[in-house]
Amino acid sequence: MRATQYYAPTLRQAPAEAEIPSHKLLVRGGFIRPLTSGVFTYLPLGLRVLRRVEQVVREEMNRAGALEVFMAVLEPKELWERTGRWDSFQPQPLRTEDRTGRWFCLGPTHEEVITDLVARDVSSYKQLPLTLYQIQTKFRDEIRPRGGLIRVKEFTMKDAYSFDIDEAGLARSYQAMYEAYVRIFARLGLATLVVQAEAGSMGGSDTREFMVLSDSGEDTVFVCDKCDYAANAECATSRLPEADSETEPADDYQRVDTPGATTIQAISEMLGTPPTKLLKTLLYRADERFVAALVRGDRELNEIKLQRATGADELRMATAEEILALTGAPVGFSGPVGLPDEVEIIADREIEFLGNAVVGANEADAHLVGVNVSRDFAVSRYADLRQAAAGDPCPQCETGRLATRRAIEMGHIFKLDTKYSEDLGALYTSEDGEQRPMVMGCYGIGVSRALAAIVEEHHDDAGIIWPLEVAPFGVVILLLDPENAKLAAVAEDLLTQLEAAGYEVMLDDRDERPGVKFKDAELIGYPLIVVVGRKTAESGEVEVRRRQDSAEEVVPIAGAVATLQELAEEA
RNA sequence: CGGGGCGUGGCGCAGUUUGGUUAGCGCGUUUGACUGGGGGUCAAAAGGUCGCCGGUUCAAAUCCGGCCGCCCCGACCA
Repeated sequence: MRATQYYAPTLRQAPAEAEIPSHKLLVRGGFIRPLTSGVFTYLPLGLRVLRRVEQVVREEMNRAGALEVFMAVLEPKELWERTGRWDSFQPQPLRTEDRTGRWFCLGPTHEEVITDLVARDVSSYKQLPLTLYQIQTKFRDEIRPRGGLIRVKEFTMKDAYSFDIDEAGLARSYQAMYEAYVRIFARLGLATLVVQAEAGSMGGSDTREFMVLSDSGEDTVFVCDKCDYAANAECATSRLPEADSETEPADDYQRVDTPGATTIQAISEMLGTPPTKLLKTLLYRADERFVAALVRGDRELNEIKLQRATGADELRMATAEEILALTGAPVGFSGPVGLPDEVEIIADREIEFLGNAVVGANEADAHLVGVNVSRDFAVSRYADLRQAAAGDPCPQCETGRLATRRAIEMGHIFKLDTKYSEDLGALYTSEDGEQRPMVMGCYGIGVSRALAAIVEEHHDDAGIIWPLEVAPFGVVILLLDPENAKLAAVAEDLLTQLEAAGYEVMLDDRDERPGVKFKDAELIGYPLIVVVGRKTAESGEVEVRRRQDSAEEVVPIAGAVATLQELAEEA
């Protein structure tokens, strides 16, 4: 390819709206252009990278035994009603209506379509296991797009679905996908951390996310400094403390006046009690009922965990009016002692070890001190409710401490079990003649997001540094003086030779100053740079340079291809 | 949706507080010349509904009201 015949508009300055490196560089380098919030156009360079990432994913999925299909973007409402997700999927899918008034959604995911497909065509255990995947445009009405390609409303995703006869089969399919993912991310040049996570809108278990650590990421993960424990903040936990043996139970709890002390900090200061000896009582509305969630005073409640513990579809904090009606006290003085029976008390496991605690008195401007679990109030059940915090002891090993990192979620694998196969009738006849629901797994990769993650991980002040595997062109030839016919001929010849050697090559034959060409080459991030310039005219030599580390060799023209190959292989 | 910021030639910005000539600057673009190893120089030129609608005023980029769009922080996810 020749630059004079290409469309790669580079920008000297980043658009004002871009903040993270990948967003700035992908726009500056002429890979993408914004259309509207959360929607981008891919220019020729960007499309090339996207296709190369897709190809890596495709090859590894195929190698793992998965079969590619291509499903429709339009998904009929009736299908989604069968799984109950037409109304419950969050954020609500983008919807559209045809001229007869029939509703569709623009597919945010394809469990319904694939399960319906397989339900129709697969009926015997002999046809299983089966893993199908597609690489396709997904639409999600994101509440807030952000970070260039990190979070958008329309994006390319690889989604795969496995169908097995039983749990053991699912475990094998799942493992195959896990291993495929490891290979995919390695080839893409992404160092990933596999973390425990939640399944979100899809529902499921054994959820693992493949995370790329990056300050530009929107997820927080907790990692242990001693062992391999790693978990998304939404489900990370910490080791439980030893029983509080030094605290002898008080004879009875006492009521104390705490005028105006509605916060943990205020009570702590007023009573001279550390927050770890306080007990936070948080009232929530869980569907049609109320629950009181108890966590230690120094802890934050993790609402995802509470929602999971309650099994509620909708969970929200109780309003001030509801709290007053339930407890008889304003916000800030709720406590577990003397709550109405209809309020279920769910306590974080950590507070089981708390003796002589301070709690709200369910009375304005008063707290109770010396309160003890079981003796003074009944916990209906214990669950892991607390938000992990940096510095917490690791739940998995003896001595480790947790630290937080920012991360980009690149892939997500989880077990769906039989939810969708039951709802959509994906049954098979087993060897012993029984009808059973297929056991499913689900596996996603954010293909377009991978562009952002790769750039986040592979760039410097000058621009992008594409790994050879995904580079839009592996090599750029910089013809520094295109007016010089001799040099132009050398460059043309190199172009032919390199293409014959299997490289995709860009020849920068524009009538631009050398400086412009160097800057653009570095911004765009070609992994290998061949310079045809003054040295070529003087001594018949060209420079072969590697973008990632600026390693450079000056060699006779005839040796250029071999030298370039060496540099590529060492990379 | 809550909070914050921003909208002025293609890109980045100044001007708005305190209304007042013909709306500026850098980059980019076009033409010509020079130049040809790190975004070069000189000369000339094109390119603007100052986000939109309405209001105030002799006069609005500037003041007032409404709306739209974009970005950042929070709840959602590949």
